[in-house]
Amino acid sequence: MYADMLSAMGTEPRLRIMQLLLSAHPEGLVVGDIQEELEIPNSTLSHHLDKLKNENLVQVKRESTFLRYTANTEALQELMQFLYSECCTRNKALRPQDIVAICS
Amino acid sequence: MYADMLSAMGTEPRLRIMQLLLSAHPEGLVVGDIQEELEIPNSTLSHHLDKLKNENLVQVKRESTFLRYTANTEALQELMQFLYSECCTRNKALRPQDIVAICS
DNA sequence: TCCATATTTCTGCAATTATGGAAATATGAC
DNA sequence: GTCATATTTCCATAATTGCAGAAATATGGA
Repeated sequence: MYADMLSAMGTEPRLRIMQLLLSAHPEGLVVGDIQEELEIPNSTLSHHLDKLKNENLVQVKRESTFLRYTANTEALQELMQFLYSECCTRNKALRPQDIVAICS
Repeated sequence: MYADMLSAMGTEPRLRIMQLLLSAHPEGLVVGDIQEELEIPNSTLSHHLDKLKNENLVQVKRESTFLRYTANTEALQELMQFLYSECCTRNKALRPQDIVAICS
């Protein structure tokens, strides 16, 4: 459900986590790196990561002792497509060129 | 703040309100029409509209007894640009063409 | 003024969410 | 097995959010 995905990103700490993971894409980051960067207590961070994982916005992979989180670009793509569709295609409320300038 | 905008849309009733207002854009709808369409009790709907208004996602204008709400496309545009930038420009996590197909 | 309609505000309650310390678990090195 | 490190789970608490009935306010017409 898109509302749940939006809600999951609708908090400053979690939005920052997503931004950080996107900037580290596609390698992602292990929890400790995220913690050090964002200075969020470990249990709090773990809760946020869990929420993002539940909404499928991030993916996890264990690397021995570490857990490496990556942004789930497929889910983000779907969300963007949904928003784009609502704003620009289904109901021409916004012009595509006001959002992106591709056509490279 | 983008997190607050995402949060405001991160609820099923409010996301539906936004979709409805976008589909009625640019005329918008008066509260009674929204209520009839979405079947939300008036006080509950009023709270949702208030939240959307606080995050600048909708605009209101009085028409005698009625209040007409419209989607604030400028704010939506900014939000889409932000997400686009995070996903596609700043960090090339997603390819633009996976979200939009313009170049008409 | 009085009335009808539209919408919000007041109020309270229930449910959800955010937060973080402490304990538990997982993994690998020795 | 013991230890150190990484991360989560447990637990409690505070804060926010969602919801909706009832009362209040706004507007315009008779």
